[in-house]
Amino acid sequence: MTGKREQTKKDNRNAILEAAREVFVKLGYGATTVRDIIRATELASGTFYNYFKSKDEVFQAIQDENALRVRPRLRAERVRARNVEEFISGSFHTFFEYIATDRRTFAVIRRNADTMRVRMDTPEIIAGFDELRIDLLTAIEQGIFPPVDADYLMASLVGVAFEIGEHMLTREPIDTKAAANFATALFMGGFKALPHYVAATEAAA
Amino acid sequence: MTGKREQTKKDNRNAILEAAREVFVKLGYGATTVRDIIRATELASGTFYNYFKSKDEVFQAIQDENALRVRPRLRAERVRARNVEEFISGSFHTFFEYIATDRRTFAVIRRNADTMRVRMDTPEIIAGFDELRIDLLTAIEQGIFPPVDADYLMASLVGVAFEIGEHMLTREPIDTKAAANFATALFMGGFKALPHYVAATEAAA
Amino acid sequence: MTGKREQTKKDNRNAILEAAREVFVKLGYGATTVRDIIRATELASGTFYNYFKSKDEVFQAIQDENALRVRPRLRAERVRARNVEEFISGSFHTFFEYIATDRRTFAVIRRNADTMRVRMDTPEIIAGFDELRIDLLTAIEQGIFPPVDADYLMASLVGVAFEIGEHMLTREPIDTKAAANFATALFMGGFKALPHYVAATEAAA
Amino acid sequence: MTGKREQTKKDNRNAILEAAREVFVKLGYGATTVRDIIRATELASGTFYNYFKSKDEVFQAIQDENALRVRPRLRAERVRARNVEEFISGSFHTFFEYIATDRRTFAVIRRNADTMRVRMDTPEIIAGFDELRIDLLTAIEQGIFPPVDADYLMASLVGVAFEIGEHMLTREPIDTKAAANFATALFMGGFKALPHYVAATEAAA
DNA sequence: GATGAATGAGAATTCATTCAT
DNA sequence: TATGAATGAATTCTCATTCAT
Repeated sequence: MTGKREQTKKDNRNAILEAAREVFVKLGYGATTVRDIIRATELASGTFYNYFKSKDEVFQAIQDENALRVRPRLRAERVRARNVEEFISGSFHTFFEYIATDRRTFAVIRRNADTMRVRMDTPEIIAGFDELRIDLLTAIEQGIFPPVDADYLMASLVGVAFEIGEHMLTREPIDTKAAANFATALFMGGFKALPHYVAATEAAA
Repeated sequence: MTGKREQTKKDNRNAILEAAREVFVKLGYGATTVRDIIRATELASGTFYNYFKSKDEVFQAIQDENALRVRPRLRAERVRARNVEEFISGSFHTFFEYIATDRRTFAVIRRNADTMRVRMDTPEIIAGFDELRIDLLTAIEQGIFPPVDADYLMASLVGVAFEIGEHMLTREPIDTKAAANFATALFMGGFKALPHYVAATEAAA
Repeated sequence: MTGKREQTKKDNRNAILEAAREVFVKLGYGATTVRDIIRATELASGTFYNYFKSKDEVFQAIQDENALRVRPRLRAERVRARNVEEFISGSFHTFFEYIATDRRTFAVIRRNADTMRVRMDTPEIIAGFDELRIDLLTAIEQGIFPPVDADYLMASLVGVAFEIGEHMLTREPIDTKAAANFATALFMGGFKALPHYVAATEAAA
Repeated sequence: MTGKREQTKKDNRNAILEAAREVFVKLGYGATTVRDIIRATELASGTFYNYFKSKDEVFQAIQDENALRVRPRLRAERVRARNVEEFISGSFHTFFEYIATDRRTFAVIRRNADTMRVRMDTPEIIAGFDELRIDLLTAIEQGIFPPVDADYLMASLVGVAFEIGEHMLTREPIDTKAAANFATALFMGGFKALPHYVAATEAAA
């Protein structure tokens, strides 16, 4: 049973987060100032500091929220997969589905990918793909996947997901299935041709 | 016969550009200030403004230099290609070869990809990939390439090149050929599986 | 019931205005910097910008205040006038009376007459004399004044008022009546001798 | 016999002075910077300092030149005067004649009257009017002039000369005689009405 | 003597943050 | 808890002046 005060607090916090998202997209993390965020809000400057200590903290909060939204879905999709195709296809479908419904979040991620890469502390979305990497390695170990270079494959998946995702959003109407099918087909076809790989460290052993 | 003055000017300009590259990588375009660039230099603050009007102008200069370095090579490689495989393979080899020799430039591009995307005025590197896109469309028209979605293919190529490129640079020793082979194989295998595509506008007609 | 905060704001604003007046007199508008104004204050540099955007805006504010102080008095005096002598005499008495009580304001105007002339946007004091000009033309039309060149007469009145005003303030004790009597006598005597005038455009017609 | 070098030196000096006049009119003394003057020139920045130590020094030089142009004429005119009317009329005619032929100089003086007033070191033009003041006192002593307040009369003459002068230059065609006649008539008529005056110090004695 | 780049002090302005109300 | 003005450090940029060429 949340009182009025609790509600106001939530509202204010959300107002700040939303304003921050807006500004981070427009200016990028590096260039935005706390003032910019406050200005995009109806709150007083002092109020900001009742909720966050710095723009950094807001950014973290946004990332955490994002992660909470995307990662579980991707994870669930992969766990459900019975074979390579379901694994790949499911991941792409979920990812494109998600960014189509939450374009703002994707925009934040895209615009600030560099910042997220730099601060390794909370690379939540990336971490989501790290889960993918672990699942990939597991799949390779289990013989479900051919023994390809998992890092390069991961990188390829991420790169393709983000770049196609961006293009997909510029089209009208947005066709997440077509995008997922394209990406899935590329990888399903490509797998067979990939050079089999033995990690350097293992090779040295 | 360049006098001492000319030489000093060139040196200073280069010192600023190099310092800027360094700082743009460390802090990102948005967050770096002109002061940061100056501080990374042995020059006086006022000197900066003898060479550039703003950090923006330095950034443009860097991009222009970058473009001059990468694009012609990629273009030459594509022109030389006799078939799809040479086209793809040559592009990846050249690209990975380049970023291995000029890691600093690649780092600047990576770190500030968002900024470059935002400012469409001098998207030289991106423009390089646009050339690729045109070549792709031409190839599709000529029947060399299957009629796939050129934009999505382009996006995939770019995404894969950058993401694999980044991983490649973290390995020791750097093996550009392995990276290029991986990427090439992925796409050569993938092509065959890609859904054939008719652009929306054409389909409507 | 104004709270403490409101009072502080008023005080700060006044402190800045007063400091600006002081500096504008000492250095002139062109040469004074915002820093100069701040330094003449006990406030922090940033505080200035809570009240004014630039020295220009302070200058405008000062001019507006000045206008509010002088113009209504002069206007009232002229409206009250029953004949030429009262018109002239009343204006001079009021003007000299005023600058004797508000020497700071007069000093600002004197010192920055050129600036005020340049920026025609808020030439409030000058505008006050423009009212005089209109009243003069009206008086000429009505036959109260002889048909002399109203612009030159206006110019003469202004010139005499300011120049005598300045001298008057250097004397001890300040005798506003003597100054007004001198100026009034000069013009009352002079009128009769002035060449009658028909404006060029009318003459051409 | 001036050599080529001497000529260049003169040319440069004049170029700087002319540029300075231009800038002083546009920006006012206070606001103009040495850079502004140099920019209005085709010379290099360092060259400026071969001729003047500061903008102040240029300003002085301009004032000196101005004085050399106006003062002697005014003085000559007054010396020639046989009575009050010739005295007044001659001064105005000469003054208006002069500013009509050398509008640039008058513009400099007008625009920077405040600066000239402030720096009492070289108040050349004003000094010209001081000569007038001395002549006035002499004339009063000799009984040629009625014993009016010489300072106020001086002030009035100066104020009228400058204000009417400014208006005169805005008219087309410029009619210096009409202006001089107006001003002369005003004063000739006014004299008779002026209160006779005994200077405070003398009165106290 | 002319040149124009280098210099660093100084000016305009914005910023993050605090704190009295 | 919300407010928003005050603060002074930090930033951008310009200036006067010097000095090697």
